Amino acid sequence: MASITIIDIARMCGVGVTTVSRAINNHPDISEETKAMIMQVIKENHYVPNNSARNLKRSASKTIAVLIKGITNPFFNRMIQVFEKEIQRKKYSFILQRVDENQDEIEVAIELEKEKRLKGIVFLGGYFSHSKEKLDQLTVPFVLSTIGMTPDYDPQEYSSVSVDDYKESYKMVDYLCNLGHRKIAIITASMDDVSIGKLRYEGYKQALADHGIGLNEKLVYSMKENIESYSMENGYVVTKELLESGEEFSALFAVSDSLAVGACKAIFESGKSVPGDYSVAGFDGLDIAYYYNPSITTIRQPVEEIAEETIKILFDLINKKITHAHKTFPAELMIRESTTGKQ
Amino acid sequence: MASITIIDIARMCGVGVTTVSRAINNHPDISEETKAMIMQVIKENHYVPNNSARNLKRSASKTIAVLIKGITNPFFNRMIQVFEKEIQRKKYSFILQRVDENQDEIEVAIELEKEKRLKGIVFLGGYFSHSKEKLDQLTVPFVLSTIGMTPDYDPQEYSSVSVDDYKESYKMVDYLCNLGHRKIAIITASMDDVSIGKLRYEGYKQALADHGIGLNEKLVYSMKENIESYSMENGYVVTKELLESGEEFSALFAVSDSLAVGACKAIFESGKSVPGDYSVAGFDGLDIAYYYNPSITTIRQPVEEIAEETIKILFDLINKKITHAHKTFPAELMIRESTTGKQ
DNA sequence: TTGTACGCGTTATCAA
DNA sequence: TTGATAACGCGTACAA
Repeated sequence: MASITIIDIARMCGVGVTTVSRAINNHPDISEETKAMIMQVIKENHYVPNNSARNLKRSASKTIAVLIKGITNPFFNRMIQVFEKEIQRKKYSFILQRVDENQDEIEVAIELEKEKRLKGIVFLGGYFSHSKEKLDQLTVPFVLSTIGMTPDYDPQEYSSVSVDDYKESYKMVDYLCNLGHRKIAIITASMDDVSIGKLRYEGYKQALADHGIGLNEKLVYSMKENIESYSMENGYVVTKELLESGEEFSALFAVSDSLAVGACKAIFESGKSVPGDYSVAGFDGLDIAYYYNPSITTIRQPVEEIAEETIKILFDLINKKITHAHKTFPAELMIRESTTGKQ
Repeated sequence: MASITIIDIARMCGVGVTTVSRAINNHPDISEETKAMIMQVIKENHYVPNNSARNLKRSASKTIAVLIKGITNPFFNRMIQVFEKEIQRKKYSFILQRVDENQDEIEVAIELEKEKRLKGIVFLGGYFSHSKEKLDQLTVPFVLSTIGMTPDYDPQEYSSVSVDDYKESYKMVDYLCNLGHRKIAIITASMDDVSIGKLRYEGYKQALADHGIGLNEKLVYSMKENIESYSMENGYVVTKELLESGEEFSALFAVSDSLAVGACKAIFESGKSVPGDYSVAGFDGLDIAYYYNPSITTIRQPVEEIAEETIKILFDLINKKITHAHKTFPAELMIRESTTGKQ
């Protein structure tokens, strides 16, 4: 079922393909009447240009791709909206590309860059541990947004926007300590994780240390690997285990709000209450942390600002105003109902 | 910065482009050694084939696209996972394409079909009200998954998988009535909505009627148009309004779980309780309905089955085993803590 | 088993 | 303002 092409349209209109191309792409060098006539014929015959051919021929296109690892993460929802809005405001088009958990985002990016003649790339989620050699294959500017980075990276090699996960995590645990809690459990990423999970765990450790509290490894739990990471279910299952361990604790810090929700559920099911028996704290500032009952104390990341700054830096990069940039935003401790003082 | 092409590789290897192409695409007609040698050179030089050129040349590719309207909807998360798994199992590749709220999914589909030489399409979310003429421009099989359809459509023209939103909604309201509730408020889609929101509203009306309860329009609320639809915030804002109206009611049926969560929050903030003062029911069967406190009575859609059947039908279509099919799954009333009998 | 040459549908160059 | 034609990078008859 041979599809209709630009040549067919040209024939039908009795003009050359160039003219048709001009009509399609709003080129200036074409008279209004021929253009109108051509557009009419195109509409009548439902002609749709083939994007592969366009991309192949085009030397450059005004498009930005956002590569996102873990698209199910509600934390990204708002960010995506902002990205789209900002990118459209710059008259660029916007491609959202999902990257599978066990897929290499750089490879996807390289492929996409060639295929779509990208102008820039935003990486969202996951963590970054690619060789410099690989990174160098990316010939367009890119920005890492809310992504954990291995510290041995040369900051000159990339740009990033995020909160200081270490510091903010410290802030939360410090707050819990100041409330009088000394037995504070944590649900964090797996121990070999090198991303934000790790950073948040480090903040936890440091805060404890600064309050003269020794690390009790029996209160340190990692998410289950076989359950979706950072999910409510994961928080639920892990907290059940924690409760059943019999190890005493008065507060629980989950490194994401979803985990915290699952944790609360597990506590309720054991017949205990939040914050009466256990204080529970989350991280991220998702809507659900506010709407949950009790509302959950959390660290609210300034999602809009992060997203806006990401795009700003990306365009500065594109316009060669800068060669790289790193921006960290302060996050806000939202004290809500799920945490209370310990007598 | 001219990118490296297949010709460069051919030159470097001292072979023809055909041979390189064969190496890349695992063609049989090539000796193991030359293939290994070529792959080596490719790796060393970081050669990545240009997808646009490939798609342009290829007459057909084994790929399925899933077009999703409202990617932020957590209800789709699980479905996407199943889609991906099933599609990979068939040795097809999988493209997830987001469609903007005010974008025409059919146009996106037509473009994508040409660009990627698709074998089939799944439409997810939104509602369908396109002219037959437009639908006919789609030359590959497609399936509508959990999508509301204007009833005046010829069922011979398309395929679909979903639950019976009317019946399931009826089931919920019937249950509430049997609990003794007679003043049942509803939060539904806007009145000019023609999708599932409408169907669920119709089920509500019918159930009331069958219980001899007249429709009180002061208890019928639509989501706010200027807030993300089906969101917690929307449920919260609308319920606040409902509570402030002073109109008496004992149960509230929100047509999505997220709305129900927001509704609960509004009720708590007014100093009332769930289900003590008001019973609250949702729809969809999201995780959060289970994890919320109180856990929320809902209609659980069999997400996995729906997704699996969608793919099954799509492949039957592709293999010309059938010309169209419609499947509706029964959903399950999950009775939980948020609803209770009315004295 | 390997290589040459053409065509996929479009846009850019250049001449008319 | 228009049109012929050469790329864009790849896959594949067909020939060797």
